[in-house]
Amino acid sequence: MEMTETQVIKAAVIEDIREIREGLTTLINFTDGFRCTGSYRSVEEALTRLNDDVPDVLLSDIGLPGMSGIEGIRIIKARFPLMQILMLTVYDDDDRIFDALCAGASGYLLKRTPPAKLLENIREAMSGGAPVSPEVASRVIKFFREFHTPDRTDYDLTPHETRLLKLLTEGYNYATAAAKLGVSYNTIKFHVRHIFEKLQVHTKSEAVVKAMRDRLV
Amino acid sequence: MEMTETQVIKAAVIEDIREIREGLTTLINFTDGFRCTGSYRSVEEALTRLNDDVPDVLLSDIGLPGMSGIEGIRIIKARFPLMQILMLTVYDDDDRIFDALCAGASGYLLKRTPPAKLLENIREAMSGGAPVSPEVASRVIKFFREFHTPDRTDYDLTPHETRLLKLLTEGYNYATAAAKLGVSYNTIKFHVRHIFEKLQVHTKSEAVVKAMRDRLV
DNA sequence: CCTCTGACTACCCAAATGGGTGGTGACTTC
DNA sequence: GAAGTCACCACCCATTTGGGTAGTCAGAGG
Repeated sequence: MEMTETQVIKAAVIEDIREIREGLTTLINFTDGFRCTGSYRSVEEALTRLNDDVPDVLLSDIGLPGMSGIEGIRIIKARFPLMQILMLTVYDDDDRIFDALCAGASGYLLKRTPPAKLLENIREAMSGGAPVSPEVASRVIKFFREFHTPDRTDYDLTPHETRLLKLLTEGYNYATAAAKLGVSYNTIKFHVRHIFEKLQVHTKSEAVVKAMRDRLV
Repeated sequence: MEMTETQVIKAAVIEDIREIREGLTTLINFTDGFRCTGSYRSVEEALTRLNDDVPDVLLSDIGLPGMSGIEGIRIIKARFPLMQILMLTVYDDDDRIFDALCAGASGYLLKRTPPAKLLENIREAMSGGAPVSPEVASRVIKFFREFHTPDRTDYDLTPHETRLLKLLTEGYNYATAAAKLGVSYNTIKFHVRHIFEKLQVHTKSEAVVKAMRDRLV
């Protein structure tokens, strides 16, 4: 027994379906280098008993009786910031994936993940990775891409108009923008009118909203 | 030879370092179920010869002589939308990762990825996944998380104020917002003043910018 | 040469907004 | 029962804004 605690990855499970919960516990305990510190039926149960033997990695379902897994990890992550949390669930819709990641999950695996892969993913989480199932990775990246490249509808703004629009989004009014750009108040009004025409809006507020949404600034 | 073309994954490589390029080509050709349709030293070369035998998956370096891999995949993806493109590179900085994904890359692998893993990732890309190295996944998710949860500074807006603020970001003015919410113009002004106080701003434009930045709406 | 465009300035007037005051009623919490 | 919060409404007045018209000037390009 020279392999010490430092080498062994301690994992715990929150899952309400008995067969799955016991299957995971067995899988973890019967694999070299892993130890299951606990298996819980609900977030509430985990919260009271997690302190007995704090795991390195926590696998959690989302659809749980009582508090949902998403809410659960928010609380658990706040209490144990270093614990790596992996969602292990059947849900693969965007909202749940993003909510889970934002709540503090390090990874998001679908339940059909094969056992060997699952153990590999736990190791990956421990070494700072973010294990996600292929479908999930694909969704995250798709979302990210859409968010980051807004089809570049640039409305043909001239450089000056763009600069002015940027100032407007930063809270400048016409007078202060005029001072900032070193031109007269009337010039600002002139350019603003052009911006409105190009953006198809009629107020400063609409213009700044459009500028921010379409990432013109 | 009963295994037909439909089963074989056709891959191509863009990589300027000869050893790596030939290593990848050999790896792909000597693996069952894969065939290498071409290996190119630059994006320019790939563009002229890719049509000879169009691959399903393209592995590309980023640091290439002439056009960079990022610019390259933007062009290639536009010309061959169905082609899955994987970046295979030494760079792991955020900017390059995000630029590549936005330019149309399906995945982003670091060059230290072991051969077996690499082949698995090519298969994953073919089946609609988004293979990324663990470090890369971690960065994408971290970025995503920061972007999506802006520290929830909620300024204690009441439900009504939040509704009104949302309308303002949608281009409503006081009069139309009043009609929409079924209250009087003066009531809108009253609430708007409170919103301004809580958000510490003095104009509608500043309020909508703040609302959008802090994802209050 | 002439035209076009971008950038610039000015004046006028109407509409929208910002900020101050005053008040009502309902509902919760202490 | 008092204090607080939320929602509601009104009047006043100054400032900001939106939109129209009417110009100048410099540089690019046919």
